[in-house]
Amino acid sequence: MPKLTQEAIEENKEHIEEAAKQLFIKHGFHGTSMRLIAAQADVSLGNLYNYYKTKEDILQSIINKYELIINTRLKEIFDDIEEPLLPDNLVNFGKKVQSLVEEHYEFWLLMYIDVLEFQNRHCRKMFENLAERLNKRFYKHFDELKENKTINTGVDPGVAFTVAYLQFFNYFLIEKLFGGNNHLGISDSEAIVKISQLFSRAIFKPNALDLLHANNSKS
Amino acid sequence: MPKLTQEAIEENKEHIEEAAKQLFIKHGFHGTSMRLIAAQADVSLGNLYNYYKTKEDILQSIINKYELIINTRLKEIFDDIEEPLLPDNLVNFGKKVQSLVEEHYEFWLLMYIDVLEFQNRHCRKMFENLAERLNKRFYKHFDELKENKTINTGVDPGVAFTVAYLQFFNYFLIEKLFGGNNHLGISDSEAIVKISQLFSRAIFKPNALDLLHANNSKS
DNA sequence: TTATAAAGAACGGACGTTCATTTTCTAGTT
DNA sequence: AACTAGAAAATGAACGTCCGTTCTTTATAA
Repeated sequence: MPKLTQEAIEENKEHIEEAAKQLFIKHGFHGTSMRLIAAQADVSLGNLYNYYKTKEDILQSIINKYELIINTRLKEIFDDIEEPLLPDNLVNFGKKVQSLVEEHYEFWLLMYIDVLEFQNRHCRKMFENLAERLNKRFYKHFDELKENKTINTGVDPGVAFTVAYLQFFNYFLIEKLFGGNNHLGISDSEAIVKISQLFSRAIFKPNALDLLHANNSKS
Repeated sequence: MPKLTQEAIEENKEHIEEAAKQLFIKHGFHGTSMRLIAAQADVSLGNLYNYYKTKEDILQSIINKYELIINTRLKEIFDDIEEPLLPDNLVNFGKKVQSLVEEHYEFWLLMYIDVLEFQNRHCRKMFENLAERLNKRFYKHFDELKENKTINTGVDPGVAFTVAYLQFFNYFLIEKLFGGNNHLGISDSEAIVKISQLFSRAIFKPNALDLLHANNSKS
């Protein structure tokens, strides 16, 4: 047999990893056997080892690729919004986080596997210096808010946005994975609005908020 | 050997479960073997089956007991604070959540096991109707705030407190389990203050907040 | 023809659980 | 006070299965 093209190899790996992912999130890492992965991927047991050195290599590869997907999605979301702290944009951001969590909830299950079985070795970089990184991404918007004096004294927009960001993720993860169905006692879309409202009130001075609302109802 | 007293049985189980818990949270459920549990608990392999029908029974028992501990601690915290939305009390509440998470982070690891292997079957009741239950617990305080008109229009104190509650938990879980060391870019105690500040601003009308601060600096 | 991919048998060991055996301690009898 | 019978607890070897990985063999296609 001639050497497979890099593309073909990548395709085959994709196929194997999709099968492995489904099993990992259902039975955990140690609860999933190489035989099961081989069967689910319709590949022989031995052949798995032509693509991966060990079982952990498979998990590693899945997480690496998934991280890329998530980070790309996040970047898209951020690029779409640009000024995330404005009340309406916060609502929009919440909706986008909802889609992200619902489409890719499997990633967070993988992260829980990582937390449990590897002390989050593979995923921990997603949380390191989170506020700083968000600050860097949005420094223009945040600096503008600070100069405008539209935000409350003592409020760091970077910290505030990071908190809001985590709040949305946490809300939808609880809804999707932890079985809290409408745990705030209101629908998801109402929850987004309420949470956004809380953060808007927390961040903006009352008169600035009134102004924003006036502008909004005009348009 | 004569029959052990119920108390002695309970003590032995406690001992076994402590060992099993340490292993489960380190290697996951399937990553932990009965032999390892036996060794860690200094008990023979066979004897484990005098106390538990299966390995899953051990996990079940651990989670059941831990749930009781957490709920008791939460009740204590709530009884200690009574009016959790007042700014100073919110800071206090945050500190207590910090202690709770740091002392019992193992429980949340067990919950992730439950999420992964049992769709959170054992723990999901902790999130069901969360806001409603907190509302019931604090209806007096919340109703008073509503009547006083000290809170912003459109803010439901029950929802606001539930969001703050989850925010604190989430913050410390990220710090403890997900490897975000000071992920907000500030120390834990600063984070508590900042988050509390955000929620205070979100909930209370500005003049009410000024009044609360004035009262506070007087005392 | 030949390098390589795919296959699955084979290996050594570990798994959850069972079971025959031994140890332990109380209660009743000397 | 010493002894003993017996029930329950504790033990670890044994069972059958499955594990991750390796290795030999076969199939494939330029």
